[in-house]
Amino acid sequence: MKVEKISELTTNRLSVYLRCLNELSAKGIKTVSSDDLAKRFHLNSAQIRKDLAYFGEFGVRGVGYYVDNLRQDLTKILGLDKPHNVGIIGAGRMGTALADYYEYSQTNFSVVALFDTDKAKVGQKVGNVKIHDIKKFEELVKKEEIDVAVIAVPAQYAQDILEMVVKVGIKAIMNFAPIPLKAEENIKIRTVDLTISLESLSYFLAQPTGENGKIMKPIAKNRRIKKK
Amino acid sequence: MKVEKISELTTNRLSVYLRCLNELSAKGIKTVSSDDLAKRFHLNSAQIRKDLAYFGEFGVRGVGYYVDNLRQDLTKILGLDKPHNVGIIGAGRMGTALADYYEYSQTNFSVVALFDTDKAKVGQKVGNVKIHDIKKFEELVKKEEIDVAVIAVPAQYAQDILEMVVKVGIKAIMNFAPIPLKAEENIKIRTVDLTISLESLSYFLAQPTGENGKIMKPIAKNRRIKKK
DNA sequence: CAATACTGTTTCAAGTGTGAAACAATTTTT
DNA sequence: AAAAATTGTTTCACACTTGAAACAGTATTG
Repeated sequence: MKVEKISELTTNRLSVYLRCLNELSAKGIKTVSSDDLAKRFHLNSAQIRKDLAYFGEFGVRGVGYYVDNLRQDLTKILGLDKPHNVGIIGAGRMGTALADYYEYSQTNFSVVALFDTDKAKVGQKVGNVKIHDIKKFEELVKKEEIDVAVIAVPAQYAQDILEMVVKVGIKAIMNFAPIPLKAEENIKIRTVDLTISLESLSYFLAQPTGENGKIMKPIAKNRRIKKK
Repeated sequence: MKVEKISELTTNRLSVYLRCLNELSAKGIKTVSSDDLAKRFHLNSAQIRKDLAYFGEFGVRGVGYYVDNLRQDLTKILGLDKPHNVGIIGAGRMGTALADYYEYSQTNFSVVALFDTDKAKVGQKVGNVKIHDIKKFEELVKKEEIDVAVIAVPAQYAQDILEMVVKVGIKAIMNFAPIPLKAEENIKIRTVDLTISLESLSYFLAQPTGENGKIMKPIAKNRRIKKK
């Protein structure tokens, strides 16, 4: 087993493997080889073995992996055996949508509070989740044991909110504001930028494509700015 | 100017640059150098110039870039000068949240239709967007000139939906189902997997961290499965 | 005209990720 | 006991991205 740094790509794949195993388990399949797993879900068997090897020896040579055992192992590695409490900052469209979405997806993540500055929103509820004044953030983080923050505020406030969140001791943050945020090294930020995603699709549509479907080349040269 | 393939990372950055320029423009700033831009938004000036160079010469040596000109150029490169019509498949929590979110974000993407199989939902509206029977997908794609599809259905249906979408001629797809989808090369799929994002945060929280904040090493070895 | 500023472009080194291949070790099957 | 299956592990080649450095070319400034 290696003891080096684990790439985020590796842990992302663990997430995928876990889901595949859950599916297999639901089908009543007890054991699976890396080859089998790779073929079923369009993965790479060597990569599966390599990824798992970072964390220990989970398989049985000559047999493969016991589905339920590996599920448990991955669940533990990913920290999904313990519940997490999520606070969402920004009770706008994005924030409330996320609250709604996560509340009803059966995971070990519970949305326990929404926060906003808008007095009109404070006190209201989204599903079972109450909207609090952002001033009470620290208080509620402690009371509700929030360990994950979701930032869903307009871009211009996002960095300030991040700093507030970090100051209170939160280490894991999901950012939906369309702006890259900066924090110390021991803070983990995942930014999901729906605007970039859409714009990248737009770019794709705007480009001329060749027979093979590949984007061929950008627009013409000699587009010079005239002197004013 | 180069005429090679453009990496998605490059076009993602173009998206970011455009936003930065919009901000500068709003502040009334007329010109900006790559260095200036890099410092303001924590980017890399060499990278900015390199990225732009793929598409032409937009700057003025000795001066920098004219903010509004470059905005227009990037807008055009990204295909954001033309409107796009979006159809969202799956009127569940995710689908309706996205419809709501995109409807009120001022972009050139308009959500023109939602689709679902649930008869109870068909005919209802989310904001100004009507929910249609999925059987009418092809018809509406033509009528409403939908060129971007958003897949927001449960994982097990996602691949089938994708194939239906592709068959109708849609080339740009955003996938929110937590499963990687496969399509031909000339189809562009962007998957946004909120589950993986959260689970990656969970992994981070579960790991022991050293003084430097770096994740130190995985769990212990010698976790062998006993023979049954 | 000279100095300055800044882009456009190339080159290089470093780091990272991927996929294939190979093979010893171990277990099951025959 | 031999054959087959499959993991755990290493190694290698390839591709991609980044960031730095260097420098010619072009515009502005003094």
